Amino acid sequence: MPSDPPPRMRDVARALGVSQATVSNAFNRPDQLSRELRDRILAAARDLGYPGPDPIANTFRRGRTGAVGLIIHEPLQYLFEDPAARLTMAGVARVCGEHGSSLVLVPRAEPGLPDVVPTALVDGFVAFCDPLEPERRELLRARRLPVVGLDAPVTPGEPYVGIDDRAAARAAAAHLVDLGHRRIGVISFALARDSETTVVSAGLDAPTGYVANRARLDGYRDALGPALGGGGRIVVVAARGVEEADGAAAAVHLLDHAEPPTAILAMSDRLALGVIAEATRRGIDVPGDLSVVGFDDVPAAVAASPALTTVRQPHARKGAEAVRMLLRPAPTRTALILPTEVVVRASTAPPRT
Amino acid sequence: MPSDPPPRMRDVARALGVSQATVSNAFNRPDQLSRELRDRILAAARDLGYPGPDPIANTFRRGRTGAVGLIIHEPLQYLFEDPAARLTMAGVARVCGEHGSSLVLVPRAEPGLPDVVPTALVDGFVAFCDPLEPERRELLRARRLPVVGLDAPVTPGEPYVGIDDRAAARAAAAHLVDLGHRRIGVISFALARDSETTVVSAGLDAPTGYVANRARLDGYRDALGPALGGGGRIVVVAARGVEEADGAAAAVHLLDHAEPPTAILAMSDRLALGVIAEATRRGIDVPGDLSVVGFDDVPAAVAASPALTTVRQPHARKGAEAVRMLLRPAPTRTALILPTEVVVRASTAPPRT
DNA sequence: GAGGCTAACTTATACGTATCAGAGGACCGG
DNA sequence: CCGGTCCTCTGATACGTATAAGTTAGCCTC
Repeated sequence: MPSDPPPRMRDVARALGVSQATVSNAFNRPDQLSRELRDRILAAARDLGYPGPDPIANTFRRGRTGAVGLIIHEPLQYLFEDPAARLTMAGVARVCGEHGSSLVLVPRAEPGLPDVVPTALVDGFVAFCDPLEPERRELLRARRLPVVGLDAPVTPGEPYVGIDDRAAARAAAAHLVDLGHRRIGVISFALARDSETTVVSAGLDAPTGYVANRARLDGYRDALGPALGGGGRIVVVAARGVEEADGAAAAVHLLDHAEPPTAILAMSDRLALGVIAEATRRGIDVPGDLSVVGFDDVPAAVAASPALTTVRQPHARKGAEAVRMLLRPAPTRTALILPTEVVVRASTAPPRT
Repeated sequence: MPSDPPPRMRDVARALGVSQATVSNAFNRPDQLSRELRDRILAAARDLGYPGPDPIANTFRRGRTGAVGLIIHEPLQYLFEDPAARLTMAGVARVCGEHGSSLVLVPRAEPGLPDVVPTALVDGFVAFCDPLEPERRELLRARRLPVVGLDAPVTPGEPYVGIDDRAAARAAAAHLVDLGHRRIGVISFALARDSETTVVSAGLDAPTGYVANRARLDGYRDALGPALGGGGRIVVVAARGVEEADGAAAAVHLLDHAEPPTAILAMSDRLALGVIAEATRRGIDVPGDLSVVGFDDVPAAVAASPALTTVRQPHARKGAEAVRMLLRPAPTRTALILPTEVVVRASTAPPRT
């Protein structure tokens, strides 16, 4: 037996002989009718099985959804799998919850399926992509909704929450320089989409479309360039992906060299942990024979052996502030840059002489 | 300068001297008009900066949102923080992504804020709660939307995806019995909301509103009851929360006893890891002096030292199947029970004689 | 050349609600 | 007794779209 359609507001109104407007007021503006009638209406609504004002029609009429959208570049599950993303999302989710806003995770455009960005039912977006693909950026702009970038602005000059990637990377590199390292390997994220693990011939000057990537390479150069002016050597390898295995694969390119680096700077803890794994596999002592520096200060960094020296950034706060910025009545137009800090642990030491 | 409102479909229609319906068809039903006119309309739309059919109005007209809702009992960020929840959510997210559905995380009702369940813009819900609070269940029912439970049905008899908690718990307990343990401690989840860590006087028969909790206690009893018929002792402690610290706190109640248990069954790996931490703190050797069994087989279980013996359940698949069930054209009315498996690692051994 | 068919549009309507502008009565002060 | 004010409630309208039903012209067939 197919259940008959749920009653509408007008049905409730008719049942009581009042106007639909009054029923609406009973639900939304108690001050617009007598308490007595209001109680009668709500009771009748309950008796009739009226589900309350239809959410879609309500949203349509009001023009507001009460939801925050989140756009990513990776498959949706990445948000629950990647340790750094998780921390950030926890911050995002917390503030959404506190505001009573739904959090709408918008899947990336799967081949064959239409992109959801043009149709997502949200009042604004947090864009957790670096950078947003141009087509999506266009779709996003068309929505004319407020957008706050996470880690990078959607378009230069637009509001975002992030860190000073360049300064953070500079500090990480400076730590190695201070320890006395002169042959240094850098493992960066992929410089372009769908690229394989590869030694980057252009080194730290390699062009890339990724904002944070670019800034971190600059930061490494800031510290390494002057220090290595005379001798030393820097080799940059772009990893294929973001996982530990990708870091290990990248490390292979560095460690197979006749004169391998005495230290490796990785752009994430996951990559760095992969490096440590690869080194361990080869019987290379960390930090005795090889120093390793990560980026993010993910929970696994402390737990690793040796505990990972890394750059701490306030992931959860980053996510939280992005949502706050988005939800602010008068949307901010400026960037919010959060502090970072080099956390020295057990994976770095002076090079063996 | 405030940007003027975006053009509407009718504006595009007027600009070209065609009807609004034709513009709609240009976007949705290409076969309803000549290719030539269609191209002209789409070009004009682009030129005018028309964002495309308004998502809210579109949803209103069509009556479908294209989104899957997810309801939880805990604060929203729990989904990104708890290891088991994360695994499950990854499965949920993956299937949503594959279907091109948005995933709407619905916050719990914060005091002072209205519950979002009555107004969430979704086509159906996955209820990741055990059990759903009665008020919310009522709100949910009022929506008349399809619902699939995760771990437990929203209402007995309704569709859900889960495991055979009783059999799984029975197997875990049987493992300890087989090893020869007769003094066994059980650390269960809280038996009621907002309760403190407490020794449960009713033991394995303690009443609780949580479905999985009940089933697992039953499972433990299935295996422990007969085996301990003669002697032995079972003490049940209900933990305060779900975190490692809560497991450690519960362990205190068990280990402070004059004749402490030789083995502990915890209802989650997190609780179990807390037990191991507490044991280590006291210099109690695991598994020499104390065997510990968890539940979930979370990533940290293998990584722990000693590696944790636990009950593996297919978290990601659970989440994936729940969404599949929800999205199926003809919603299933039956439960889907996924297999579990006791994974014996290094945290269990025969009791010291 | 009439009848019928199709392609290509248009007209009209409905989706369910919130809210603005009033209507009508009660009540009050003068 | 009259004008005004407040309190309740009603009528009408608009939100932006998708789509069923209708119209017109062109073409084909016999």
